Amino acid sequence: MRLSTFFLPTLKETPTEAQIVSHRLMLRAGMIRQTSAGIYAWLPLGHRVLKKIEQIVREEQDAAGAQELLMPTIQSAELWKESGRYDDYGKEMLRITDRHDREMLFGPTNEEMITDIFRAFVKSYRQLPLNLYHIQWKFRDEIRPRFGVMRGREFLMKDAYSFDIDAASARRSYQKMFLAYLRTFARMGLKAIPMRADTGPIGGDLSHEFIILAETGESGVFCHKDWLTLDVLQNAPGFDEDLQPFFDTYTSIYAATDEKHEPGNCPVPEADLVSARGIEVGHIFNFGTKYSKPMNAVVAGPGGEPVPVEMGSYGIGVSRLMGAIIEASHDDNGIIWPDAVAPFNVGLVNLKVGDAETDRVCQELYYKLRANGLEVLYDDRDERPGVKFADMDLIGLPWQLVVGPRGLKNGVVELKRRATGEKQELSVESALEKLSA
RNA sequence: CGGGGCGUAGCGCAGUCUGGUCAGCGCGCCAGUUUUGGGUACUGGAGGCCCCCGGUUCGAAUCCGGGCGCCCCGACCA
Repeated sequence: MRLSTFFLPTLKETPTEAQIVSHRLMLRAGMIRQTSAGIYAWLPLGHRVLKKIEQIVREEQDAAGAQELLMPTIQSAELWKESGRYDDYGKEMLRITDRHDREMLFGPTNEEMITDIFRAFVKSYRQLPLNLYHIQWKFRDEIRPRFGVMRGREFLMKDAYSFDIDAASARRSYQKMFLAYLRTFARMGLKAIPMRADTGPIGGDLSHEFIILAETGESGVFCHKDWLTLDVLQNAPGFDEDLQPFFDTYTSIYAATDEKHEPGNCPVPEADLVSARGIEVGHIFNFGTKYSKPMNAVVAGPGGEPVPVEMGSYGIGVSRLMGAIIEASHDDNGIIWPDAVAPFNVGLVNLKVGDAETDRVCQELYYKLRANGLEVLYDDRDERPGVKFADMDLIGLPWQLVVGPRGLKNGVVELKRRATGEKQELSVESALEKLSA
């Protein structure tokens, strides 16, 4: 993509409404545009990152054996009356009526709908276990949306739902998602700590929140200091192996949100306890038959008897993750994208547009890098070098490849790693080689 | 939902108390000159229902009434 034609409205100054760093940087980097409280349009740069995050989530869900489908955002109130949540959900649920005065709602989550789909088609324990997920926009009419996309009213969420014949099988489904979540966040360069959490209005008895430690987080959290240095995937098993030992290991190291933490009754000595703030990027629940019973999601068991299925639900805040990643990875100059979610791999900077040799080398690099499978943002604008460097740092692409007449005179271009600031001068060939490795 | 703040050009703001001389500044944008390896300098230019509605007044961005929107703190919440 050529920056001269790419829609990238970067800002020098920060809009006043943005208080936390991820929100400020997303606005300044031209990634989002607020349209009303807690509702955002995703501009091309932000959209690219959103798609990257979504794709990683999808790949790990698929790897764990979940199957993707897509449910509608507008739901009928009837299913919610059946489960009893139509009244429970309160004002956070956006309710609407259609032209025939039918009660509808913009879905805040999909337990009811997936249960309805399940019960329509699944009749035997032999069709279990089953895990279905989708990645879809949700709406929750938050009392107070804030922090940009971190607590939006409309947000993109991956929600998966598992169905099992009994509690033991449900536990295994839960453990698969537990592992998938650790893998997902690790791929994005994040350390997400699974913490015992309240199940909240959704109900159930087994629940973990996946928390990124960050000062701007909304939740107070407590964990053993070992978490700070732990590599969660060090001894990770495959999805088909016995997950119990792995699960036991990582749930035995203390970590809890403040709702679950009891200061007087904490197994961790005070010296080893870290008190921090965190951003919840995922939440997994096992809630047994909370929905299957009232909604009559029943299958035939091995003896032919009707068995209400054991269910779990598993959420990842896809749009929130973007904010969380920026909170975890930025500096004074801007965003530092982890490679896996960067909107482009390389920013190619032409320091002197119009200089024949510089243009030629840039052109060559632009084509060859892309031919090698890299996504390249080529800054071919007629701007001063300072502007280009500042914008490049702001949008945070992992690599900057800087080409100018001064270097070319000595046969070199400059390759800069955004994360470390480390720069090296290389020949065009070795720069290509290094980036394509 | 309690408390606080804000709404003037794309962004950041001044002006409001004390009504007229008030449509302003910086950045950005357009044209030109200049400069050329970390947001260059200069000249010229475009761009505004001063959030909306009503009132007071000879006269309202400014005063009064009523709305709407946005942000922050708290409580609440995946």
